[in-house]
Amino acid sequence: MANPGTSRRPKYQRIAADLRQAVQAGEYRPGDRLPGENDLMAAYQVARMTARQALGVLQTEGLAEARKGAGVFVRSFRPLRRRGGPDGIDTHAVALDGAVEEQRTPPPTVADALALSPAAVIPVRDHRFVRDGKPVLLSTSYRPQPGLVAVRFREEIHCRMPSSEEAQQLRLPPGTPVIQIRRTGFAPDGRAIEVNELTLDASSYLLEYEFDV
Amino acid sequence: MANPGTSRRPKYQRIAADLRQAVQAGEYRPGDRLPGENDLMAAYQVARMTARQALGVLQTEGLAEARKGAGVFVRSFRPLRRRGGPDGIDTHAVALDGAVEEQRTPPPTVADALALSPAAVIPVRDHRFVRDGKPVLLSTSYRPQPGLVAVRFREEIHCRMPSSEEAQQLRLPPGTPVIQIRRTGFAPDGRAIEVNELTLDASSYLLEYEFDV
DNA sequence: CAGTGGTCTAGACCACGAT
DNA sequence: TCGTGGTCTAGACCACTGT
Repeated sequence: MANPGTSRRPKYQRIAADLRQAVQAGEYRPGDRLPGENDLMAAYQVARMTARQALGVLQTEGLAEARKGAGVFVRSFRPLRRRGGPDGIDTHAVALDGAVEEQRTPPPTVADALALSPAAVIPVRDHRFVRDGKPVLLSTSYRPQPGLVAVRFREEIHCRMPSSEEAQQLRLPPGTPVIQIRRTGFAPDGRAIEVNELTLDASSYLLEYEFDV
Repeated sequence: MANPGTSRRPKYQRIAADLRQAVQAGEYRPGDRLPGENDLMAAYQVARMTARQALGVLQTEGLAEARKGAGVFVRSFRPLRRRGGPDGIDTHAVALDGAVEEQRTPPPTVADALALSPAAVIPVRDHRFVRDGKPVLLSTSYRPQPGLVAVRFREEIHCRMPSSEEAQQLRLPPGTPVIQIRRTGFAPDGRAIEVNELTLDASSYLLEYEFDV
């Protein structure tokens, strides 16, 4: 009896669709608790795993977040705006929570971009920024010659699901992607002189770029 | 017996970690088939649901992709580069697969940005671009007065998990985020005269922006 | 056709959070 | 303490893919 009743869709998808619609209709507001596994088992006459699966759908969509021992709650979206520009990281609304400077060997892709030998040791700075106590941005800066000043920047943006390590560092609930920005600074002669790798909690950020024709 | 043996971590996470490491070590290359549910059940002496859960982890991380009736396969990443600039969409390497132009009422946020009345009807163009037969970009353009030419653009980027509708349109496997770009064009007097909303398969794209100091 | 992943059941024990 | 979600078992039937 995999597909009883009048519907052809799996039960868990139908339950998930009901919940999703209720959220979008405003029946549940951000922070509200959704019906739990036991509620759904009773309401839809399904097994625990099926109810779990339905709630799992909303979580992997980023619409809900489970808190162990408490329930499943509607997530909220309050984005920080980051303006792409010469400044790099704008620190308003976020607080620097950790900073480390040490001599390290950069990863091969960075050493390559900076035209360093693969085993070169240079000063590296690690930063962590938080909002409301939650980390939202990790930054690693590579700048072998701090004296030089960049006059042009390129930012490359890639969006993906986090590694388990990143999910832990940024305390990301399931269904939250990360934005990875590689920011490269160039000297007037066109040489790359600094690289900054940023990892952002995608649910906390909205990026903004402007340009004239 | 939720946590037998010497490990404190759940079984499914341990299995997933083994597989993840094997992928990252190159034991399985992009496109290769991973051990299936039956293989994992036998190798680790676990129930089907536990093996499934382990394979599910790799899929929600975007590292693997299940093909029904065939197996679970390592995903590949071959990004298209999109340069932010006056051009909007660069069509090299992607093909226009569908285009519709019609008179519609834009969503409230767009009507607001363009200073239109909420019920205004304007020409709207929908485009779909594909690479190797797979859709990678959906575009909707709002341009109430085609005669005007924009001299400045702003792009706002947001990354999130797709709605089920978007996942279907872009044929996204689980664990694939989307990038949403709202591109606004401004006339010399500063008024917004066009809005273009793009939805990108994040696993297919790498965005690039440049600026001088 | 045999093998695969997809869905589902009906139980069980656990760790955690709120009360 | 009690209810919550988290993990796990041992079965089952299905739809799909490849040969």
